[in-house]
Amino acid sequence: MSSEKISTKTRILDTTWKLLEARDKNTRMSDIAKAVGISRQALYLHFPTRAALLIATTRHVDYVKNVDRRLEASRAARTGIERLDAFIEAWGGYIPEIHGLSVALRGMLESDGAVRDAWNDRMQAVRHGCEAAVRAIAKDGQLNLDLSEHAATDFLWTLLSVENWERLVHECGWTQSAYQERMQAFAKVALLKKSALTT
Amino acid sequence: MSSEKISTKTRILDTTWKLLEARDKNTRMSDIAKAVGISRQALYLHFPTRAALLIATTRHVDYVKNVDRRLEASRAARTGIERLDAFIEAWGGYIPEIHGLSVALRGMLESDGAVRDAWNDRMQAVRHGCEAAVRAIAKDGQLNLDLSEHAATDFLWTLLSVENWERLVHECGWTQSAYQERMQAFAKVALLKKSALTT
DNA sequence: ACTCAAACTTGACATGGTGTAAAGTTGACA
DNA sequence: TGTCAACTTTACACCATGTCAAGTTTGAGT
Repeated sequence: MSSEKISTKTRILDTTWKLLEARDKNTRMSDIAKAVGISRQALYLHFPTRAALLIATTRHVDYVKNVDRRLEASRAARTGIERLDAFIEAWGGYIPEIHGLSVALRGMLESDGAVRDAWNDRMQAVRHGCEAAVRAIAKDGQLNLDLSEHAATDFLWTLLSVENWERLVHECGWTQSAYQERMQAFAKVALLKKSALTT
Repeated sequence: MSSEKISTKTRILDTTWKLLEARDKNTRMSDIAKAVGISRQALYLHFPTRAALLIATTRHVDYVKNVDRRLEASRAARTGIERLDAFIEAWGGYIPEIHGLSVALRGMLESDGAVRDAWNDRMQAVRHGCEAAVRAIAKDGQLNLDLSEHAATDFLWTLLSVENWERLVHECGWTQSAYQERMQAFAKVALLKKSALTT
């Protein structure tokens, strides 16, 4: 039953993902079709628009890579600080997987409402993770007194954006582990009250 | 002599800028032509491509708003910390002026090498400002010991990206002054060594 | 073996935005 | 009066997305 051949739909999603990650080429519908080995029109039989295909690819990657579980993993943390570290590690480690996809989607944010909704939806999931970490820190009484929980969430969320990862890792040449370590350090120094920083 | 009518070229640049800042509408070549009050083709008599027009608009805005002088103003600062504050104020205050333009250009970064070059060039100017601030801090012996000057510049530059401003101010609803104050605070806490933070 | 439907192919075409090409209009000024 | 620059009008090529319609393959059910 589950040994049946991989469905065309799945092959399309995998291929789209792969093409987007290998970012040197434009990824037009015809490119994707060629790479999958079907006609351009067959693509439209499965996905009505390019936007729909990209959104479906996002969901596909989320499913395959199990983002939600990764992000939820930080729940296990006992302290706010641990939770923050765990969240940055989980999300920061996920960014490289979706980077190509993210670039493709960002190129359509202006023009396409569906893409915008899909992307915002995913980013809200990240924001919730940030919010949970901030709340945990606040509950420990360790939040920087100059910041409301809301402002702290805003900042953490911004700090951890895909765009910032892109700039630091791709443009500035930081290694992935340098990115993670430094982001953990920056986040702590920005969000925690001074007395909590001696840890 | 200088009382002669504003040249069509200038009117095009001003109009393009205005249209891009008023971001609700698409800004096609025909939209710009209509707004200027000339034919679409006349636009091509002045600027060979849309990319060239956008790049010229960037330069035009830089000229009108005198970015370079603004960014250089921080040179007057006596201490590294003062310089950092002045730079964040200058650049942070400039971002709102070029935001619409920035969005339009970013939409073409992938596809158009000339746009990419123009944008990178402008961003390098910002990076130099960051670098100068970091160096001044280092000279005062106040740079965070965990960071090289290079890494500190990378981080400051990333922190002050247009994208981060956009997220915090537009998406999260921070006021411009909240943005500036908090960015100054975050930058200090991230870049300065602990002993320098009691200021 | 036959049939039917789903999955897919081929080829043609509409749309929308960019950019090119060519011929005509207007007005200043020499 | 002639000419030059700035502009207009009209028409068209290009390219990617998306639509349409008519055919072919395949394989599952009977």
